[in-house]
Amino acid sequence: MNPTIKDVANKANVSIATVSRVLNNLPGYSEKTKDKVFKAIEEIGYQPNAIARGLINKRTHTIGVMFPTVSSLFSSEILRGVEDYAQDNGYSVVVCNTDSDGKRTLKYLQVLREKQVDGVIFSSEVLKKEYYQALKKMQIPFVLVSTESNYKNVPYVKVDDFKAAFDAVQYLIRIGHRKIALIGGTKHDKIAGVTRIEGYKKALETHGIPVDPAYIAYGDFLFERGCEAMESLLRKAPDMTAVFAASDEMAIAALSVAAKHGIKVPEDLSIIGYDDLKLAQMVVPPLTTVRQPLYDMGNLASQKLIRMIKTGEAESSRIMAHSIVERQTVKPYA
Amino acid sequence: MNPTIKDVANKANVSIATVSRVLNNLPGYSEKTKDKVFKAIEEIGYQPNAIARGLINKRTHTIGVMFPTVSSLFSSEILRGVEDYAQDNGYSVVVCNTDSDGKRTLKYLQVLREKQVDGVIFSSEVLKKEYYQALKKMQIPFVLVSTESNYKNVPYVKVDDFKAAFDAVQYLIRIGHRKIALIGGTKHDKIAGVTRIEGYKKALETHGIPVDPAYIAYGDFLFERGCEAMESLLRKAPDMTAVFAASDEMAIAALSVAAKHGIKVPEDLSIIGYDDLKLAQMVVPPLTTVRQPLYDMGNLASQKLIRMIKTGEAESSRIMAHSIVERQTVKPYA
DNA sequence: CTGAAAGCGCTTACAG
DNA sequence: CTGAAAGCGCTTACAG
Repeated sequence: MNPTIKDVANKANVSIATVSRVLNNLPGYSEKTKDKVFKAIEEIGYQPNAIARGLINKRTHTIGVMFPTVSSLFSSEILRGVEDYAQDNGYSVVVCNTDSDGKRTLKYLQVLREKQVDGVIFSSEVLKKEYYQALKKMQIPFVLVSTESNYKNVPYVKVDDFKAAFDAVQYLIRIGHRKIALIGGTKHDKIAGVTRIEGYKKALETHGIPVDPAYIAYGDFLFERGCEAMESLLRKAPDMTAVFAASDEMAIAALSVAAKHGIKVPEDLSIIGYDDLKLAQMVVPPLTTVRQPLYDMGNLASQKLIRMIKTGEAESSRIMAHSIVERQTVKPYA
Repeated sequence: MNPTIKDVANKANVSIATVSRVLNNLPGYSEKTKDKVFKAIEEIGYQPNAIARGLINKRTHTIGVMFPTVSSLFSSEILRGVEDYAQDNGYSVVVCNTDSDGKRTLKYLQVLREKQVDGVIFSSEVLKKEYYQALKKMQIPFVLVSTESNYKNVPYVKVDDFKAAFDAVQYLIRIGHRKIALIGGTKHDKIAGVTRIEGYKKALETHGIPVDPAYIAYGDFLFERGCEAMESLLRKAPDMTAVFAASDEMAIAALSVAAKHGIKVPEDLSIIGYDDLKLAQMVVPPLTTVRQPLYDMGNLASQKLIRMIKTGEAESSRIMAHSIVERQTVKPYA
């Protein structure tokens, strides 16, 4: 059995109340008492029991973080940001892999509630009404990262997806491309899917280029479907000179499919991605892409959440700056 | 305030003891009582408080998982395996990013202890004596994954690094390569570092090929240093026909550097990696590599840990099977 | 079948 | 400056 506060009280010949006071740095004891207590703690190797504390304080100092897939480079970068800030501020983080499954998400929310987490971060997915309601019932703060919602007082931290996609495509246009294809994300995804598609369309329109469905294919942000999308593009729009992929994984898929077909990037075809995963720098040629500051987004979300936990006050949302990282998969079209 | 067991007891007109019994599926109440209780629970939306339960049961149903870097593709694949099994068996997992830092690791161990986790999984690093002692003091089970130790009763789940490296190199030899270079991991790393280096050497020796230091360079398993190692190899051993990299990231670094120098893979140079990250299939050309079943390793570690928690009995270690996944970066040398 | 009571390891008024 | 006592939300003998 681990020693308890009682053991140190006995050892130090004081009451447990006094031990508790020195433990929590509250006022009300002499230097001498304090020393006695610390010595006793030292001697018996006492560690406070956070569970007992949590029961009384109604604070567990742990937060939950929900991802559709923790194992993606995308999620894990955010997770790292979340974890770093949390850890530095005395919070633990429990990870939840939802597999984008409603049942699993709800079940997780229940577990988090039972375990009395102090707050939750919800990442990369639409905050469905049931989720919102479950979260509301928990009566704890929550923040969204890499997604957003229309609910009041639910802060989110993300990039401006529309603008970022717009900028990527405009960048291609400005260096001479006009036959620009799109590998979009899921059409059902209101946040990362349609928004980026709209950004693409708007950029074309703004520059007087007609939107042609033949130049558009859809994936699900992941590699596999990205390959399929690229294959279909090659069939439907063989004369394209550039492609904007709504995720780095799909851009890399495009790169891979292009190579298979003997198409040289960027000589024959320019490719720009979206995310700036670590991956982007590793491929050949290094991928030009729209950068989202994933680590910082996670970090800030964590910061906002913890602030809300501590102050009980609402936090504002934050649109993070995106940027285009020029590497070697895009070249001007002459 | 969330409703408590007291509220449901009042609502149902029974004692809290009875409520507790039906909640925990213990014997000792009539069907009628059970119905009353469930109705009350339903009506007031009661959820048990796991913290209060934990205090009394000395079980929190949460485990801690420690990684040097949670955000690597490597760690996150293991994490996924751990999380999946844990979640399916009613356990939550708190992630700890140690940055390979002793202080941080020890601090985390203390936090985990205070939070009364039921067990911990320690991944991908040498289990230093201080760590072992801290873990021992916690008096909870722990298991190692992707690493090992000589301590008794500390089960580990990993691949046979020596054999896997040996097999990779022997594979190259069997298809005609003799000038085989190595990009090894950190020399200080007894587990993934020197073991794989030894496997490389042994394979050469076994086939009567002298080990030449000019064909060996070291990285730290990551991309950056992998690039540097490859550059130095290109200088020191320009006539090499194949390279074995002790991690996929370093293999991909080699791929990247080779491309920069106009060296064709696999025509001019064969490259084989180690890990089989998702990444390996995405690069061009797709990477031939030694597969470690990362997800399964995490899953099994989780399983063993939870079994130890439940039964209190020791578990055995497990060497997982590795395999060579042939893709397109290796070709026979004629 | 059911309830009163003790207790898990703490914190926090309250009293002195 | 210090301690006795109540209480956080549960579970579990014990008694009936």
